[in-house]
Amino acid sequence: MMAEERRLAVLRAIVQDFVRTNEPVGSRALLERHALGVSAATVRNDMAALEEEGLIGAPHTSAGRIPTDAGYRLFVDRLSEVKPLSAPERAAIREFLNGAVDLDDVVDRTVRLLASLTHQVAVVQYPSLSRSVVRHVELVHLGAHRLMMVLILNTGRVEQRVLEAEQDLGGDPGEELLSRIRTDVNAVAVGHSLTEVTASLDALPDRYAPGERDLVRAVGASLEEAIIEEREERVVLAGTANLARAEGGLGPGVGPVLEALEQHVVLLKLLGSVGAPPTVAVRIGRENPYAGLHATSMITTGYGSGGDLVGGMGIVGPTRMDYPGTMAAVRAVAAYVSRILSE
Amino acid sequence: MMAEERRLAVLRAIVQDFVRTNEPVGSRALLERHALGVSAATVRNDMAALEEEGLIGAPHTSAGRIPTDAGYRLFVDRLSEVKPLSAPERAAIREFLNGAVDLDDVVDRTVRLLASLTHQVAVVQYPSLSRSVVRHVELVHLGAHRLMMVLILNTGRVEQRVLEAEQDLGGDPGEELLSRIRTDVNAVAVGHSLTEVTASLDALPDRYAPGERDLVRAVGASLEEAIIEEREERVVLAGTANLARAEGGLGPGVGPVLEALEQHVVLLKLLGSVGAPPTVAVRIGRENPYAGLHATSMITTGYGSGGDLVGGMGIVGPTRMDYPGTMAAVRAVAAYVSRILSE
DNA sequence: CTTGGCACTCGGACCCAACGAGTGCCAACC
DNA sequence: GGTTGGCACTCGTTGGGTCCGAGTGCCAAG
Repeated sequence: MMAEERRLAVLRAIVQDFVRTNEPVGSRALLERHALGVSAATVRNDMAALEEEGLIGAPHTSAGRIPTDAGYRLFVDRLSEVKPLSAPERAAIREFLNGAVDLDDVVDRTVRLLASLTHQVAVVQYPSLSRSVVRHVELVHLGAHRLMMVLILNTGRVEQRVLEAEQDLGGDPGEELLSRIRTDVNAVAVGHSLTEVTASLDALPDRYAPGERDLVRAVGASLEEAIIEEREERVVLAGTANLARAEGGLGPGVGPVLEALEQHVVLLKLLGSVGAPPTVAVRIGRENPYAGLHATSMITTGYGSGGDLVGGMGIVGPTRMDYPGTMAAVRAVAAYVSRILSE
Repeated sequence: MMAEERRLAVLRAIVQDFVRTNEPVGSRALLERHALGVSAATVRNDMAALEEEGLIGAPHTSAGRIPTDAGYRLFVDRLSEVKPLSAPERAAIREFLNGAVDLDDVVDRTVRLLASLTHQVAVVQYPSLSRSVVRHVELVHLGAHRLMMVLILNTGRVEQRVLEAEQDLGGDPGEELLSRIRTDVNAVAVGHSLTEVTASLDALPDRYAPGERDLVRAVGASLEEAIIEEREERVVLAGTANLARAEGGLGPGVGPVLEALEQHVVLLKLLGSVGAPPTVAVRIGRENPYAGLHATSMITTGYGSGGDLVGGMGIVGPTRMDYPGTMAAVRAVAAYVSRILSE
């Protein structure tokens, strides 16, 4: 075995042992659990070299070594092969997710499933508006001068807005006007993403009588409002109690992590740039752009409906985690959710 | 001053000091901060009596005393007067909540506000379906054999269900049928709570032609489904990071508490029996029916729209908390939210 | 019933020594 | 050059021992 090669085998062994035991691993302990065919002294030399390269470190002089962020990074990139989930596991995932009755339920089940499969904090983004496609726009006459716009998307998500109108919408003339607007707006919007719709909506009022234009504009405006309201991008969490278990592994304690997890805007940003499964993104420790998460790693991926990505999901856990297993779980769950949403 | 009276004054002083300092309070330290007009020895006698009654305890022999659950209970019931919030505080609450644009935003702002006012974990229940009143039912024709029922409630909440139909709903005959069902269902349901609606719906299919009854029944069934689906009762949390601060105060650590907070069913149950503000309910330590929350106290109240209660809100924190201040904050927030929802 | 006094308890801080896991280095070996 | 056994060294952990002080409980006197 080449020396270089063995050094990496040592790193792999250190990562695996440390993840299992949560204790710094020394040269002797390592040899007991991994048959490397060399002596402890050789392993020590390799360790010194790995430390030189910044891949492992020692909490103090006479302790074993633990991987650094860079060490985990190398492990993830080159030393681990994904272990596919077992058939029963896959079956359990499918069965659990198939039980969902609506979109809320899908999201809810997904996040709980992820948390319990990985024993980490799970994060799932609601299907994002701006990437969704309009299925139907409904106008509901609520009172003399009020109407509600209901926006139905291909993900099953529903958004509503209440509008005030100048004119009285009661009676046949009102119904007739609403009906015309409804028809026109749907003609323009259905089948298009919300971002595409914006332009087409601007031309719409011209087709109406001057007295009616304000109402048409209001409907269009509220539709556009639904687009830019990124506030509506919601995330759901589960498994925060798993952080308590990991306590020791998180340097400054759970406080900063819990704080970061409450910043949904932050999470959305981190989930914003994801690829479709089987691609999963891994952010390790300080690679993470947010200080509160510097002691944690994130594993994220996207999910979609049809060919389009509509949201992200992933997990947050201590840097000391089972990367291959967790990556496989995240990937599998995202794949099944995508399949369900495509139906 | 009567002896009995003074004993309670001592208890009050112990609670206040312990809440402030998080350290067991001894007879000397207590006299330094509270002018009781008696000597340390007398205070010691009182403390012995209070301990006899189970109102305070000592972590170990030569330490000061800390209140027991029963001690806090007595404090809350008889020894504390609510301190109303300051005018600026009230103004800040109002201003912050008035900025909300829709129901989701109201709930979101409420829970964050509660968390930051009290420095505890805030819990807000979404306006509950079964207590809400139907404002409108809309049937939307989605495809040849599919339609969507949209249910709009007086709280602004919207529920939707997708239905499959036997007959082809396209074209004029389909539209006409949908229109008749829509009219009838609204006539029966609007203005009534969902629980009241159930009975009236059962009689509805008889008015229709045999071939149409299945569809009417399906619409009715999906409405009723929305009623019994208590799964849909959602709660929102904020401020879980505050638990990390309280760390020491929570005996077994934050783990069990985080776990309990993830059991939304549990939280819903605890929020289920609340009174309208200014009534606030306080559950202290082991008074709490769920073991995971035995080291915490909950302060809860209800909020409503018009005269009706539609949901609960409150906070969860360590038993060692500022009860008067927190109760005042919960009360004030619930009152403002109720006012906003009534508009 | 209150008060000052006093003996007593007990946890926390501090120090010290022994232990042992683990390292780094070196000289010898293949 | 890479590998190995040996060995001195480092340093955190553990356990014992002492000291200190906060705080108590009790008692006899006011």
